[in-house]
Amino acid sequence: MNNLDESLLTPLALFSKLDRAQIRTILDLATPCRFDLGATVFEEGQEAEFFYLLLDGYVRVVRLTPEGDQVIALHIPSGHLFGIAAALGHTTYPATSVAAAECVCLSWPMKLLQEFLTTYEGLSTGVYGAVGQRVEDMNNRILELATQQVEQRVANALLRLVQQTGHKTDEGIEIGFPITRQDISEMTGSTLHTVSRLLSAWEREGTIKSTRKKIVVTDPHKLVRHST
Amino acid sequence: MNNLDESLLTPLALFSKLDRAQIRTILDLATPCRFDLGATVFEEGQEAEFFYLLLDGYVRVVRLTPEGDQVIALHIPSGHLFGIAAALGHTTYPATSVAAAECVCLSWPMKLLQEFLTTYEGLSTGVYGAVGQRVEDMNNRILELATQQVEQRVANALLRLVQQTGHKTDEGIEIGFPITRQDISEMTGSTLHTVSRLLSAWEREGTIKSTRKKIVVTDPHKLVRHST
DNA sequence: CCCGCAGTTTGTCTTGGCGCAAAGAGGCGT
DNA sequence: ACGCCTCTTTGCGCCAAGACAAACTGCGGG
Repeated sequence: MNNLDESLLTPLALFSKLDRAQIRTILDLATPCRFDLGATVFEEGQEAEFFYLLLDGYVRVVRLTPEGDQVIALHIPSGHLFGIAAALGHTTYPATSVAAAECVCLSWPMKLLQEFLTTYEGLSTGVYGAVGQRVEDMNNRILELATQQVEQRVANALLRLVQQTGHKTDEGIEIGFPITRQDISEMTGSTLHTVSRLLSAWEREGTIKSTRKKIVVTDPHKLVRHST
Repeated sequence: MNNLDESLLTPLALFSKLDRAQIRTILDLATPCRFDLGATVFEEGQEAEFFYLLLDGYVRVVRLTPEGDQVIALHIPSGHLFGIAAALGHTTYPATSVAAAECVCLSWPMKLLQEFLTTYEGLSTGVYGAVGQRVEDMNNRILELATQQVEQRVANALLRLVQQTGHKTDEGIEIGFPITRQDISEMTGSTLHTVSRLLSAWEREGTIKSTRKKIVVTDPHKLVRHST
């Protein structure tokens, strides 16, 4: 038993169908951990020993091509599980996870995942629902990459980031973690040069404001127009 | 009870962990159905009433952009389930399914899927394993679209088709169902013109042979070279 | 048998966006 | 305060591949 508070987990949609005792049991088996910005949580190909619940921060899931190009597969917002590929029959991690901000997580040994899923009916629907959500995201991503131009893809990426992680400031909505042009290019299958040009143009027309590693969307509506 | 033979299902990897009685039970609840080439099995957005097991033929899963561009998300080879998105929390089909060849299927009402998954432990690992496989495929697809050139993507698509559906002929390995340049362009995020040019070039150099709607890969090794 | 259509091929023109290069510019450590 | 390092901006040339156009060709149907 550890001294974690149930109030950490209770508000999460994932656990909404479980009662206090069940949450307590799951929580007691968890080990908390922290990751600094840029730290690697696990790497593609490693034996999948643990799965994680992100309590605070943002995690980036990336893949590398044999040629060394990096592609950002998705961003995990807080409150979500990651590293759960074992639930889909993998024994090794299929991608690398990097902390995109200071992160606080809980982790469990992977073999408990199978156990939790069969024991707690309500948890399994939540987990597989989350998987379904990510499958749909990936599907949309494929659609975008296959049919849209770079400008539209970048606009869409920003809108998605703003929606998932944005918080209001007096200037507009700011993306919740430090992000570079390079990062955005890796999310959209482009280059940092092209992304920089686009952001500059959008800044000139008053759609966004940006400093290094920080982007504030001042006029989401204009951005939407660039995305279609 | 219907007059289907257990030998239909027994050899499938999906059912390898089930005993004869279990297979019999599942089979008795199935209704068989056929689809002609080009027929739509279900459409994106429809209420997901049934899920399917493809016994023979090939099914193509496609998505449409708001602008009307079509993208082929994946091909289902025989022996695999499709239309199972409800297992991932969806109540409507997230994509459209079209018969890419003459197809023979079994179908079950969707609510039985939940039941099967909880009742037959062995089935659920198989089903979720298949989902995991498709997630990985999609991930690789994203990687390709984001980093590779059209030539490499087309070569990869052909290699995948050959591997999944190919059968030997005296000239080489033939793709198992009729496929057009347009189809290939929709699989790779390109245009039929560019695909046509590539295939012509490859035919000239002796890598493939093709007639309308038919492609035979005579030299897979050369194709591999184009894919990297 | 011939017509018509769906699918394919090829040519030419245009352009989005990548590669390369080099010069700013903000933040951080000492 | 200084310099370094990382991130960003911008210019220029070029090429892959899309857009447009037009001709060609099997195949199926009447």
